[in-house]
Amino acid sequence: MKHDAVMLMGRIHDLTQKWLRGELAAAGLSGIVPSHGDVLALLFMKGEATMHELAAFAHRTKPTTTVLVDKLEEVGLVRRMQSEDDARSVVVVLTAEGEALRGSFAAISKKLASRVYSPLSKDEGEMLEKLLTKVLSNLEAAKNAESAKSD
Amino acid sequence: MKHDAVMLMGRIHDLTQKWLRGELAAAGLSGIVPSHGDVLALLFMKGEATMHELAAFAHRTKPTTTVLVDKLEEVGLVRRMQSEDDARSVVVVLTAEGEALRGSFAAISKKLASRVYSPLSKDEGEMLEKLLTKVLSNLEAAKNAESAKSD
DNA sequence: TGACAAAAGTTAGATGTCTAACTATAATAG
DNA sequence: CTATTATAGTTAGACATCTAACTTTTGTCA
Repeated sequence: MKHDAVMLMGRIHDLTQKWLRGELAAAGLSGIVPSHGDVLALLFMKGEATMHELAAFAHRTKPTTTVLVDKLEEVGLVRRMQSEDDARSVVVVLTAEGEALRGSFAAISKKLASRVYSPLSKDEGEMLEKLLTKVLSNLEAAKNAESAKSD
Repeated sequence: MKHDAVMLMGRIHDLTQKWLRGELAAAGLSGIVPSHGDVLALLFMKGEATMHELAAFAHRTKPTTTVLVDKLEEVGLVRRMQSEDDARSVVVVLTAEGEALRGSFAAISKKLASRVYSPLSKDEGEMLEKLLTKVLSNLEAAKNAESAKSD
């Protein structure tokens, strides 16, 4: 056992992020980065979402999400609207241009999965997901335990 | 198969990096981040290293490595020296203060591994490393193939 | 040997992300 | 109802990282 799983995951993370940037640029979406993809992903699923929901889904902070949506709005892929229920809330929706990219994003996402899973058999792929899920759950549990301690 | 391994690795990466920052701060090393730890790790192993070697080991670019070493020098953990063999090269060495931290870094590193591996059996830990190694090798091979294509 | 390419390192500028502090609105408790 | 607290979002400032361009030294090859 080399205890190098963290390092390996870090490297894989770096390479996949870098590759994704290249794919997005190749799709004509220069200035759009993987985090923007996460924001769009939720909009493709739900149609609309508040800043709060987008931040939670993309695992980014609220200020970061503000910047992400600023950019997407600037390039015309989404639009901010006032919520009717809650005057504090902003509702983000896809524009027609944003909706038009659904297919491209699905294709890139599929290509990424195939890139990562291709050296693995079906069983190995499932095993990897299972092990990573175990590790992540444990880390999140540990984190929650520690933040609860400070009460 | 959920094809979510990339997302899982990204989350695990985020959490471990954040935890590491906390540990470093708790060890009195505020301003020192995981990348500085990578730089120091090579120095703990080799005693001295050039900027080039440090960059390669830490998987960071040369400009980033310049900044990392600037910081470590500023807080007194390393020292830059001119190489005797090559006037272009800078040799980085640990100071006594840097050397004194060897134990703390080893402890943090061990604690990290235990945190990540604790929910896994010995077999599962080995399996995880094997699968991640396979995925990483494949990604690196693909990357090399693509960059070779542009000749 | 002399010119040109490669390599080591730094500087400058851009970018993505974070924390802290702020504004505005909603919810709650006396 | 009013005062306090909580929540949604933005702004400001810091920081780690990157790419591009530059300087200096070394290697190559005609």
